[in-house]
Amino acid sequence: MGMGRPREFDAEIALDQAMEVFWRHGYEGATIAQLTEAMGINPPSLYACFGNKEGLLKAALDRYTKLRGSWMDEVIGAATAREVAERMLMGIAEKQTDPANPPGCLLVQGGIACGSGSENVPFELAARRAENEDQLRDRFIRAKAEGDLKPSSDPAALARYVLAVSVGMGVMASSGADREALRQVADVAVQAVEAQSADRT
Amino acid sequence: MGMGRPREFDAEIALDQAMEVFWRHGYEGATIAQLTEAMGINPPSLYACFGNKEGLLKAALDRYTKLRGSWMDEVIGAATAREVAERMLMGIAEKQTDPANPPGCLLVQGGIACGSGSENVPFELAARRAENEDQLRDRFIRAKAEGDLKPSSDPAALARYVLAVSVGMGVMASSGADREALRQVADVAVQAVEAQSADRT
DNA sequence: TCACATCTGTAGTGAACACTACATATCTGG
DNA sequence: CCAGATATGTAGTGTTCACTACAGATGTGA
Repeated sequence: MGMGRPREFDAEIALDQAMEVFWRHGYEGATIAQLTEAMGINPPSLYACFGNKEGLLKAALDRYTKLRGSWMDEVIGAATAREVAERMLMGIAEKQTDPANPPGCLLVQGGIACGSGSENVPFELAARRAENEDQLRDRFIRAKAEGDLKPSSDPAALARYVLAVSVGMGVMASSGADREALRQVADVAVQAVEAQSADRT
Repeated sequence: MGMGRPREFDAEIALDQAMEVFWRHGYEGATIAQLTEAMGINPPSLYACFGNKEGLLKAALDRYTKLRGSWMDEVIGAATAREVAERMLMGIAEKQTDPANPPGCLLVQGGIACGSGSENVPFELAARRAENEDQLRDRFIRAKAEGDLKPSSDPAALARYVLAVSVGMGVMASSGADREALRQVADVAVQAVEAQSADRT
């Protein structure tokens, strides 16, 4: 009972290429031909490794969130709620206009609305975005407990707000907004969080 | 030289149906079969009237923006920049969770990323969103001139910010956020505009 | 070296897609 | 009533899609 012929490609490198195709064209706009070409493999290898197109997307999403995990840790590691928001939104202004990647965010570009065979793709992306929202919310709950945020503040609403701005910035980036434009949006957005912060007297 | 056989369907009613399909499934996810069924016509009628699928989308977008025009006028008709933002974002919280329509905003759901034959669809949507941004910017420029906004404020950045929040709320609505959740986001978001408003002493 | 298991490349599969040819129907102007 | 013009319904067109059958290649364990 041997182990069979070993795989000739690196799954993670291939996923990076697939990620880029989904990012640029969306789930439905990306074709298997484009994906296999970018990945440098043939369709049977893709299906043997990832099951089907949706399985490939999920694997690419896993890799995407994993690559961004350490950055997100840095964000929630900031000392105050205000600084959390600033790191998050300023970092997003940078990342979403990084020429090394397609503009925008894969968790949005991947597919907000899909056709009748792929209804769960938007849900899949939403679930990943919700993870980030949960991290922010937990951090803001702590900030409120520490007296960093006002007693009247709503940590869940704040987290949802920061995520909404992030998503909006992503859409703008994908339609051509440059880094400076996004920075300005982030700058304004942070002021709402500041307004919820306790006076530092 | 007669005028030929008259059209048997109402183009505007048909457009309303097409709008809903694009809204729910996106440009690429919507099929001609779904569109014609929703519109109650056959493919030849669709192509005779709108040219092709992309022409139908543009016509639907025209109708969408036309239907929302009067509301946008109400928004920028508010007395202060702060109230403009509040009307805009609270109105969006309502509209994007109106059960009479698919959740979210057609100008986002229509297609943020598309495949290789439809690259200009995202640009088309972005151009329509930019119209709203321009209206807001002009209104905020006036607010600054009137002393309603601080001399240090940036009307263009504020307009871009309000639009970013709107878009982010749309994405959240499409992935299940309810009206109250969106209202909370709007409520927080307005505070950033308030922070840019001149002190009313 | 042989049986077995897994991967890879070639070359397709049926299905769904956007779009249309064509015959027929219904109008206007004369 | 007739000629020209446009709309409609039926029934397709070629293309592209996600996905796969199959044969050969390359590994492991006995």
